[in-house]
Amino acid sequence: MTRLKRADAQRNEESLLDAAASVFVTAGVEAPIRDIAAKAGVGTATIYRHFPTRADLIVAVYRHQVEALAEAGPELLASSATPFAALARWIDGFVDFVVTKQGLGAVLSSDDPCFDPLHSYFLARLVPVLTGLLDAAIGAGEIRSDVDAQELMRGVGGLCAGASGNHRYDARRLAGILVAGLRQSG
Amino acid sequence: MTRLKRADAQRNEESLLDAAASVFVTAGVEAPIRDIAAKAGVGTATIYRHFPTRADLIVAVYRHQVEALAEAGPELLASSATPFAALARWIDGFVDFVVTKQGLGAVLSSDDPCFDPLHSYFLARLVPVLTGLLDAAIGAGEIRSDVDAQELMRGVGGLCAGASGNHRYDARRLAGILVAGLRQSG
DNA sequence: CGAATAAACGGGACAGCGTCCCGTTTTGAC
DNA sequence: GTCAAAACGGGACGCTGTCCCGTTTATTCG
Repeated sequence: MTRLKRADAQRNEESLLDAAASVFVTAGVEAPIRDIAAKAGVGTATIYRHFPTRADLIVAVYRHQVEALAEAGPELLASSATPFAALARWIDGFVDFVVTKQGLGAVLSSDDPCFDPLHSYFLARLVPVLTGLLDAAIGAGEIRSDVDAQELMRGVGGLCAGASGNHRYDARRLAGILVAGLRQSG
Repeated sequence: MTRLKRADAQRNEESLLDAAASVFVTAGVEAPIRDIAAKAGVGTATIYRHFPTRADLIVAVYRHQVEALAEAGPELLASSATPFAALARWIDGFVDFVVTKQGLGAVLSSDDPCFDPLHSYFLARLVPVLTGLLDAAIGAGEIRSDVDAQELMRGVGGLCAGASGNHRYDARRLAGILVAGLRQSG
């Protein structure tokens, strides 16, 4: 087996996650690395060593919530009246998650290579879930069949991007309209 | 009347607009100021003097197309079979415009104060047009009546944000779905 | 036509940020 | 207790937006 991590390294990683979570709330997911390092009481190199890219850090901070979202898919499918209702509710949950994380929407719809690990993670974890929901709704004849889960996720992410300022902008409602647009007579 | 601009200043402004248009195409609307200045053969201060913020430069570069978009609203309304058809076609035009300008979508759904002049201009020029289209469609009973033009524009902008990479992502189709979601029975 | 003045210019100084290296400290095994 | 490896911290570097200042150029008026 591989060598265990040193105790101090593990402690630092936890401090870093706590600090990042805290800073993300107040300053968004694009807060300066230095701020996070300072809050955790470590040097900038340490954060860079534990989390090579900002995306890795974001992934680590929100892993639990993403997992919960992934698990919610099948559960909603089982507990909702129709697959379409499950889909709508899942999208609502996704929007709530993204919107409450300052700047996450923008990051999700950015194509900066720096965020590739984040995209990969979201895609790997959530696209299959959303695909399941879409397929069920398609199978039930509730929605059009030409929409790709990845495309829809990216679209909803984009919808959430400009939701920070309270410009009378309700991302959840818009996402609802988008989902409504999926309905079809066929 | 106010003093006329100096001839060289006017020439520089034109060079700057040409250079910016050219650089925007290849490097997106967030290309470094220095690159644009270099391409125009002027110093960085000159560009900064003519266009205090990046948003002002973007506005100047795309003014013609935005104007065209604004004028297209009433025309489409007059030439389309139904207000909803006009709305759908106008949104298509808007999406085409945004998508073909690298990074413009991201900028439109950003809330960086740096881009405020851009938001103001788009809002001032296009929101009334879109409101006209929406009102007509609402009046015809074709769509729901609780959607705000500004909100919709921002939403469509967000949809366009992640359209640069060819991640099998078709912003126009997604926007179409969103518009379809506006339809209603009542 | 030529000098004076105001406008405009160019390039560099400065600060903030991400990235990454290197001399130093800490840890854990023997 | 000793020592090699692992981890650390802070600073150097490069890139960017912002802005200032000494110089150049256009216009105007005698």
